[in-house]
Amino acid sequence: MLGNLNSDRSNVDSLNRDRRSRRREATKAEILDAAWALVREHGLAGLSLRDLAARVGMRAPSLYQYFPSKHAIYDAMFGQGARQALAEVGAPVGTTDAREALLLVAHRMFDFVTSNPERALLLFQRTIPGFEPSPESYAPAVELLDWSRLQLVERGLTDPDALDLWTALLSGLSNQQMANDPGGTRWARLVDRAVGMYLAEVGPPSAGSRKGKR
Amino acid sequence: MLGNLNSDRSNVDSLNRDRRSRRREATKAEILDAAWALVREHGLAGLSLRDLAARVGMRAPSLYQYFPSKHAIYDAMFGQGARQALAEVGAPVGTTDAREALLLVAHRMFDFVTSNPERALLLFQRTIPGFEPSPESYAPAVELLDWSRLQLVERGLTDPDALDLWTALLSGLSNQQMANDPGGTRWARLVDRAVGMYLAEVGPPSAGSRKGKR
DNA sequence: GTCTATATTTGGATAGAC
DNA sequence: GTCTATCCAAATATAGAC
Repeated sequence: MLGNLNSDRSNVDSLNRDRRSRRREATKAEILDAAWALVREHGLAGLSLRDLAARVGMRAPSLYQYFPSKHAIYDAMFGQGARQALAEVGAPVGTTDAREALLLVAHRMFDFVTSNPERALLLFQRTIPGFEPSPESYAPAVELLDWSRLQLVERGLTDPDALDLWTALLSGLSNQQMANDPGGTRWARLVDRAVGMYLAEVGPPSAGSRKGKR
Repeated sequence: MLGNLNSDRSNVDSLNRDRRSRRREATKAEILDAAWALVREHGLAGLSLRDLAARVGMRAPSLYQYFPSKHAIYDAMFGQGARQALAEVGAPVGTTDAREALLLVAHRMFDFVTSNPERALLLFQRTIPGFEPSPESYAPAVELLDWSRLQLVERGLTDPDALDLWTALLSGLSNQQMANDPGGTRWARLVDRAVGMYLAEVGPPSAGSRKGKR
């Protein structure tokens, strides 16, 4: 009897813990969503805990039940952004043709950056004063870079400088788009041409996956 | 007699006005120098009027004798930076060979950006909340872009997209250098190669100024 | 778990004495 | 022309009531 009672109690407690834990995670997610919205409106540096709390129907101090500091919020946002980048850009590429594969990846990356400039700023530039992402949050970003390197190598682009040239080209196109023609297509139109230019430089003279196959 | 007296007085007044005006300009220049130093240390957004005043041996309110607001200081810095860019990057190019000319300009631009990242951030990105440069401060930046276009056209690169691709390539290289290897040479080493790649794409098939001459 | 109240800091900007 | 004193606003963060 006592055993049963204790066991029942334990079960209930355990379920309650689960439920509360889930609720807590849901609230954290809601806070992060609101943070992204505010950051898009007022810029990365313009994020304030007052505004953030107000947007989720709280007062500022209550946020500290979910994140120990403002930097922790930035860190969680960085982690989210890095995982999104890995998921969206680093998704499987169903082609072995080098040109098609690079075009696909280039457009994914370009779209990822320009569709959310503040996210790209948080991930790829150092703009917030004292903020350094934690290793956990940073990990997916490293993974994406490794994945990109692998993509190039798999297409026969084994030149060690090829990846650096590739990232420079892509970041240049997307940054110019964001800074000088936000919402437009002035540099978006040049992505295909840039990939062709790149392939002519680092790729096998006659494009495609021929080099690796024959 | 009275006429002479008045004339003498006018001369003295005029000279004093000149001297004071020059002194005032010198102080403004000193303030801007200090502002650049602080911005290099603490970042663009980290500039505070208290710190700035302290560095030139003043208290914060005294700065308002020289600049009507903090934004006015940013604007003056923007103007300085833009004029420096025009002077350093847009200096005469003593060659008609397309490859050599583009290499020269590319290295000038790369060096300009990486030698003072905060300046480049102020000029080429929109990172300070409410700040928009005044038309006067902005003018040299426009002039530099026009100059760059002219350089390309003079070398036979009349493709209207050529300039956009050029700025994307250069900004990408220098941004990657700043963000991922500050002070290093990881992307600096790739400038020559990038220019070659670019010329192969937009230039006349066989480089040089041949196309324009024969 | 959320709140009020508050500590603390820091910023830009102004008034008025000297 | 520079100062002291101050205003005002906004920010992060903490203490403690409920």
